[in-house]
Amino acid sequence: MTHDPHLSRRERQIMEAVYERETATAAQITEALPDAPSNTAVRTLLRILERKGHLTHVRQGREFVYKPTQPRQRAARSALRRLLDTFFDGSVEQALASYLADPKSRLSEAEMKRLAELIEQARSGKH
Amino acid sequence: MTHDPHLSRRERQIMEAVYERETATAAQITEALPDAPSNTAVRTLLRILERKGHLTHVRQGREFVYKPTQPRQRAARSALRRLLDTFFDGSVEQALASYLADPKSRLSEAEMKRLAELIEQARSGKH
DNA sequence: ATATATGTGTTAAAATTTTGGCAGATGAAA
DNA sequence: TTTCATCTGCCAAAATTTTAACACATATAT
Repeated sequence: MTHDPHLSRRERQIMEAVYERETATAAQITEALPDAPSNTAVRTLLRILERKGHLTHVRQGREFVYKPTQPRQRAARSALRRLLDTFFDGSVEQALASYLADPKSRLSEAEMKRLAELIEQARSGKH
Repeated sequence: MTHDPHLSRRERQIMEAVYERETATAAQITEALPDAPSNTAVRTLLRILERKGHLTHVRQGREFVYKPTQPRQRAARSALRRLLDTFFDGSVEQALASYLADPKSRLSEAEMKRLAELIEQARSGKH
């Protein structure tokens, strides 16, 4: 998915969980995963991800609090770019169209307005 | 990937390749993957993905042409939704903002205009 | 201080994934 | 036809991933 193509299933799953909460302990991840293995297993994965350079930790009391080494925004951007490439020929336009057309989206008028504003800002920034 | 959380690394990689080209033979995928294993290995994966229900094939001459069972659009939407959840608190707004702010994006005025139009259309559709 | 509950690192077994060899099939070319 | 290159399906070895038991460490509360 999402970022690093060579992560294993569990590794990716855990990275995603970490990104969702910015920061995480083994216990939190174990709790977050719907199909979590033992807490020990999760800790092993965290250590592996750290060894591979995807996470760092800080000790807090006796717990390790992990966080991604790659800033969330950068990971987000490259994940988005990759998704656009895979499914939308690299086009935001296509992606946005698909999103807006999806009945599940149901954006409020206020949200749409903000989207419009975002784009206006970007346009004016161009000149 | 994107869609099904229980795909293995290779499986996902192959599914993505198939989605990118809508349809694919073993040879095409082998060619598309930067780190492809043997053609035989790819075919095995394709067969596994078919058994798991992610792909179907049609015979063409003596080749098998595979295509996803889940329509591209649906896969795209759920992948997008998942990415939004992971990195943008489920918010398109945040995602779009991040995308527009990314120097790598460099949208042309024409593209921006089309984006704006998309949103206007969606807004008017609301009423 | 000491007991206790809860951490961590090490290690190795179990499970899954990944790989390709080989036999037989199939279409194309001579 | 017959040959030949290339395809599929089967299978099992190799590699990786996933899991957790166990030993030791550390904070907290009594």
